[in-house]
Amino acid sequence: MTARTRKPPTLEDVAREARVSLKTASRVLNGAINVRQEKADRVRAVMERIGYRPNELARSLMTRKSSVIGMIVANLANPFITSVIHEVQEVARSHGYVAIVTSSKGRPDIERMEIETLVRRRIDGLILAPAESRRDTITDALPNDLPLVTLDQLVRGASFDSVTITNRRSACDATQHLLGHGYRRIVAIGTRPHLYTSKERITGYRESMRRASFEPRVCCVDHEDLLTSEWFDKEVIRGQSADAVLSLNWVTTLHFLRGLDALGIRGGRNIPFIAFDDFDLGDVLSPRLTVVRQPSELLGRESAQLLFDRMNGKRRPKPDAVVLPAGLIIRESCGCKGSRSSS
Amino acid sequence: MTARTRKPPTLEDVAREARVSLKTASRVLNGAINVRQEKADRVRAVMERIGYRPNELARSLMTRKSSVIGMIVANLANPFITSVIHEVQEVARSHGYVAIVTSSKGRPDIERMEIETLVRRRIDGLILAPAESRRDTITDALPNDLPLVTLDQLVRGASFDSVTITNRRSACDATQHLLGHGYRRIVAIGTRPHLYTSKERITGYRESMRRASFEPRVCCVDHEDLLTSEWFDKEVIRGQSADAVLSLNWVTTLHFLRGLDALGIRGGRNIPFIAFDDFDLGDVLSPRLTVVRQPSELLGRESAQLLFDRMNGKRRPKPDAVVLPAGLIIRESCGCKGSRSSS
DNA sequence: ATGAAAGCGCTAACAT
DNA sequence: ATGTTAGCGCTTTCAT
Repeated sequence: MTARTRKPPTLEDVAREARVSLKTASRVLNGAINVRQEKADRVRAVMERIGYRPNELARSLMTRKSSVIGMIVANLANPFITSVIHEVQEVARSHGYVAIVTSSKGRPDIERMEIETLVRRRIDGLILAPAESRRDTITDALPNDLPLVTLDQLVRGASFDSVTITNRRSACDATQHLLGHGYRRIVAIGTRPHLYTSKERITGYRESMRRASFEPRVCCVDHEDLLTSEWFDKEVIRGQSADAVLSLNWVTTLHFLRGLDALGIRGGRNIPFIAFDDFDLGDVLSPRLTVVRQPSELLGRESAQLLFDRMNGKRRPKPDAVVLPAGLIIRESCGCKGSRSSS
Repeated sequence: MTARTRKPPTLEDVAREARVSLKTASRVLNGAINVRQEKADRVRAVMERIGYRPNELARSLMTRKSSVIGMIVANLANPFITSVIHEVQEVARSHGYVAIVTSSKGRPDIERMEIETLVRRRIDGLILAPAESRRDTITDALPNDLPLVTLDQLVRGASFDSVTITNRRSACDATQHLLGHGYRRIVAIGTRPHLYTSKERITGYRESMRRASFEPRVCCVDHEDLLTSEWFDKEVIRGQSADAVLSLNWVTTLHFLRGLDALGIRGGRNIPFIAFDDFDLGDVLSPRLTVVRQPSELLGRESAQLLFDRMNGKRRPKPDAVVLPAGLIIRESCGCKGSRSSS
């Protein structure tokens, strides 16, 4: 065993060294005003000298407030989510909180376990990007008084705050844009069609197609592993004779572009193409990706702010359902003429 | 205030309801064997019924073990780091731990504050991707007995474990590969040249150039904001008449490709090009990116494993310095003929 | 196998 | 302005 040299100093050690009572030391620690300057200085000097670090665990136990929020996401690899996390952490830090971020891998069973460990650690609030759109899988695992904000996926009939984007509307806009280019056999591709976001985006797509009197063509798989180049070739390209594609999420786009590439097809060039979610190099890809860009920073800030408001009782009892706009970033892959100089 | 309806049940509540002593309930909770089956079942039934959740905070206070590790990274947006985090969390979870991951933004002052908050929360170990390569900024803020593993940046003269990659060697290989294509005015570009990783990579690059009797050309800036297209044009392209480029890190590559694009130049096509760190679409980009790929999953697993070994006293007292190989993924941007079918 | 008492390091409530 | 006494929810002696 690594012998921890000695126990770290406690507030009692500080008090003894500074010849004040424990409570006075505590007051100094918490910046209380009613302490004589002289004693306060003495206490602070001792703290500095012996390297005192307050034990946040002990404090939390007493105050019933851990100063920790939890955040559960589906997939850490998605840069969209990374950006959300970053903003959440900024807000958390500004409130003196830290965030424990874990991943559910999109699986409700893992999500449940993650919730359990977070609850045991007595988090003060939770930001959850649900693995499913079902309410009971979440509420069952949660103390009913834990402030909760859901993100991305909307959980219907839920009694907690949510932050989502204009899924339907943005899918509508994207489809319309492709229709405007004259494409008619536009195929929507994606994963996990039963998810709220998928359903909404598909609905938006369908609306646009119907309005234009074209037949909607939706190709979805249950798991991303099924997004092989063979599948794209057979189901999308040939099966639907696609003349344009709308990709409903990040992971689909990733596999789609790789799959096409393996087939010797250039996404966006040979097949016009709009995707939900941007990529780090989406603006440099050839052709540049036209995407529906989720306002990830805003999503992070809004959801965290909502959570802290709720934790501080600053909101109406009624849950808030914030919907943020996701805008179409028109570049080239949709068929628009880009401004790329040479090639 | 949101009135938390009622205090969550404690082990004492469980014990009372199950008509056993507090200690017996505790034994059941911790899976001790010396409890009569009948009582154990009763206790478990009560726990289930009243929705008891052990308070990890209280347990931690007593056991002096928080079951939390900290992880501080420079930049959450870098997909390489995301992948490391994911693996660290997997290892942590397998040990019954959670990880609190925070970002230093590459700034030592923020790093220091983050260390402080983590120490106050009594983390049992820390995985740190240092913002700088200086030892004292780290050790000053840290209890000297806290198990620590550094990642990515090596801190010289340090007495803790580290996990790094073959920076010098990989830079050497990458440069050699470009030289093999016949380029001689190869320019190494990057940020923060004083960092360990930068220095090592630059050294590797210089070695290769010298060995081939070509003049090394290094263009670095102190902050990524200075990586403008004007800078690339003036300093790299024209200033050095570069006929090939070696990008020393992810953020540089990102700005480089965008900058070139703004100049109407295709990275990899017009300017042959190898980069440290891969991109999500690096294999689909035209031309496909030739990269030095850091074994991020392995880095995550190794560093976490090292940390837990250290925490459990399973290592020799001497600090370990693990060096993992980063391999060259040869695609097209270096000038190699790709296998892309059409274009 | 079981329980009573002490205590982890801090803050809350009530003194003074 | 300062100190005293409890006690947060658990685990750890040390009895029995």
